[in-house]
Amino acid sequence: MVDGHSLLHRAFFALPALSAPDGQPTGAVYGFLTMLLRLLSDERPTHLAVALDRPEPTFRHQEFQAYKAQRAAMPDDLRTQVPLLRQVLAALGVPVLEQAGAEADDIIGTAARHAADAGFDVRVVTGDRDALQLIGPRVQVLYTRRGLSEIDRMDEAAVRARYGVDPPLLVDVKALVGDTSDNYPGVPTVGEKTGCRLVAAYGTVEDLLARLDEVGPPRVREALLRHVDVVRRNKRLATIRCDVPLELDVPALVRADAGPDAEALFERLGMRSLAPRFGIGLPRSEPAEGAAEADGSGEAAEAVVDDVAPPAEAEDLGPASLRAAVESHGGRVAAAVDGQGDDVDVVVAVALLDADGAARVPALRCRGGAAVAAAAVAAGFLAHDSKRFSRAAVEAGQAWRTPEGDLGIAAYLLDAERSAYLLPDLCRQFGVPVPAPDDVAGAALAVAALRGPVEEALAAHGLDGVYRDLELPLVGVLAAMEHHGMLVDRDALAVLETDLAQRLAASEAAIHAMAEETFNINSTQQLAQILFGRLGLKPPKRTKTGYSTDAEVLEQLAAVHPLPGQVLAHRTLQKLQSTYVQALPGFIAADGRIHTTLKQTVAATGRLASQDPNLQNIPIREAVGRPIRRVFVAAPGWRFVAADYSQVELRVLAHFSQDEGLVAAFRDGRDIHRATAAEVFGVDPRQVTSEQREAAKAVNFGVVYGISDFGLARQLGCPVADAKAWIARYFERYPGVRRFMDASVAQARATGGVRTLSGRMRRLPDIASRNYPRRAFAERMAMNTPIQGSAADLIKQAMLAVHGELRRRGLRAQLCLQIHDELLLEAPDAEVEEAAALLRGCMEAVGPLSVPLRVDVSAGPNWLDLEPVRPARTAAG
DNA sequence: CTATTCACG
DNA sequence: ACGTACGTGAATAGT
Repeated sequence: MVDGHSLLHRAFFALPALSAPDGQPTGAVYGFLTMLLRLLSDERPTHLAVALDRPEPTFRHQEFQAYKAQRAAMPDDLRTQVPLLRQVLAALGVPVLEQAGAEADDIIGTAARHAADAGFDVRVVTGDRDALQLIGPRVQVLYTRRGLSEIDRMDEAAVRARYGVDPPLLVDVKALVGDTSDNYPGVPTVGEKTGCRLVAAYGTVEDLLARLDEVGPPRVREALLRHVDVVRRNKRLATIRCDVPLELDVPALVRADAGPDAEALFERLGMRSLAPRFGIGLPRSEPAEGAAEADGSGEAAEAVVDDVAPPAEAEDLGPASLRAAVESHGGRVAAAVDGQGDDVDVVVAVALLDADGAARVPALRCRGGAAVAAAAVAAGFLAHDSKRFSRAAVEAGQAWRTPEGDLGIAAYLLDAERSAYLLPDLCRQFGVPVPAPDDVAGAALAVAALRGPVEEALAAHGLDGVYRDLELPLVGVLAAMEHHGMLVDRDALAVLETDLAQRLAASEAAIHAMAEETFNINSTQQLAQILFGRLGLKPPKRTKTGYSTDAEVLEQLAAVHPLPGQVLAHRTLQKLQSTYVQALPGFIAADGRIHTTLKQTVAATGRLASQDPNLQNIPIREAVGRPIRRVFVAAPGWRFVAADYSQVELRVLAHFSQDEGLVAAFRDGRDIHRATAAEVFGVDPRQVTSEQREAAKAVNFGVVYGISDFGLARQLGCPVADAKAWIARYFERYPGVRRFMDASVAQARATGGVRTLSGRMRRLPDIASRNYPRRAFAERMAMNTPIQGSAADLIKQAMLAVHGELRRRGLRAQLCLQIHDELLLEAPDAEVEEAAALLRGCMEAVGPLSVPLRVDVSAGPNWLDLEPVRPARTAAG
């Protein structure tokens, strides 16, 4: 039993504005259908129905005006998709239940009861929490969260665990608490916790009201007394009716054959890839065939995809045989690799591809590790994690080659916030047979089968450009950077370790002496006990689990006692020792170098991430940590060349906002923080004090983050009122910036997400949340992501240019690291000057942006001691 | 496994 | 009245 309107609504806000070729918005329908496919595959229902609301008013409208207003507030682009959904369901032969005067909720309640009484196991699928009241021995609710991406399976035990009451009593909880998303308030002072506690103790609200005099605390009792009518009304509104007069024949709720017009309809809607997954126009040779045959039930037209495909027949080959097979075939492969951790050398499988991308030759299982991977890359390849193959090819000395596709990257571009993009999940997402675990050959076939639907989805979302022109070419560059690595001076690390160990011992002794007790300084709990118990200091703030002892707290306490300041110093040393000095030696490879992993699908904004170890957070800001940079050294006869963008995010902001003042400041090459200070504090730029410049700098950062007066005040340690006034003044002086911020939030609301310069997209489903903190967070992301993400686009573009130009000129210089707005390169002494000019040229040339980009370049023998490299004078001056 | 803390841009 | 700057990775303690 699927709540059609609930899922359609969720899908609308989860998917950015997708539309058919003729412009008809289709995102909600598309999302609904992929959800339906997932349900058919995961649940394999014998019977199925989708319940829909009718436009006619229901008893809830007659009872409550606000309810009506809420229901009417449906965005136009969603409203037009309701008839479309009806049309698609009819074409697919999916039974629809609807009735004038009844909401989908009530129809589902009634139908679920009928079905359960008739002995069926019922699953109610909805994003509406009210449905939890329907749960019983034979009824479970599959509750969708985070748009449609997650499903909570709720049964009686789950409800009791979560709410502490039986499912039928949830209406009583809601009667007390109200529902702000459905626009009716509850009893003041009674929130979810109190509501659940009262119902658990007294039962229904009728029982509760009958024993009102026993209820405590008095505040709650009095509030209940004053709002008896509200409680009674809410219960009527929240109760799902299970007795709607409904002509219902549960055994008849089975999917009929798809109608003759189904194929044309999917074509018209630009959803061709979905048609075969519903068994429409399915040619006998499609990949889904294997699944249908394995099923053995003769239901080839069913939309059901096997969870586990049978292992493909695979033949073991070595690299030479693979090369021969690829050559005789015309030379393109889909490749999958399986191995433990980062060991590429275990099993590789490839499927040979036809010109149209179909896997025609069953997967070949190939042994020979890196050599096989390199052979696959040479052939032209498509993979789930293509960097593993690129890296093998680089290590084999092969030229840089861009993969034809990378499914992990594609899935990331489609939804950048997922925690992982595992192949089996992608198979389920796109309705492709899921290979069995350890079936590498099956994985290669799955990779081949996924290409079509994935590329179609990318194109539908306007992501094909960033995929093809930015992310895929970058794979080879990252592989080369990882392979090159950074040379580390072990002896220098050992010296640092000894030095830090001494200083740590001294600070530990001092702290224990001050506390007159030995304790684990690294334990926040034990430290809190010392500070707020033994020493009797006043705790300034709390964490979820106890008293906070973070740096802000310790700085405050340092004014009244010497111990907190010593703990701060201890923490600094401890951090440097454990995270860097002691950890780095374990990452040094046989070549004496550290090879970080650069992750392309982690940061939701499009930035790269560095892992194992993280080389993007090596200390630089504080003097104590800085010497750690000196252990990263250029090889003898080589030097590091570093280039970083000056104020790239504010330049991106100037470009997007077209704010006159901001654009002019950058075109004139002004000190941007000084210029902002002059504007905000109303003084001559030459009169700006260093304090004013620091405050303006914080304002500029704040603007990029999606500013709040509270956040700015906390950063500056100033009154919130001051921060508020400066922000107001900033937006007065830079009106274009405010217009851009408003437009970004509006775009998120209208389309469900925001985009960067390259077209990269970030979905922001919470932009429509009724929960203020969630919505506010989404609004700040809507402001920040286009800026941070576009800066990431620009430096990725620069990396392609730099790497390509180095290779084109036959230089030996090599990129080794990217730190968000900075590129680090290692170059032979003789190439340093050319490399410096090349870096500056490539990095300044990306765009186009309506303000100039400025790059500072420096060079030196290690990562700390870098001297500026002056820009070469050009003919133009 | 989660929470807290702190290193970076 | 609420809760509040954006994006990460890693170490440690404690469950």
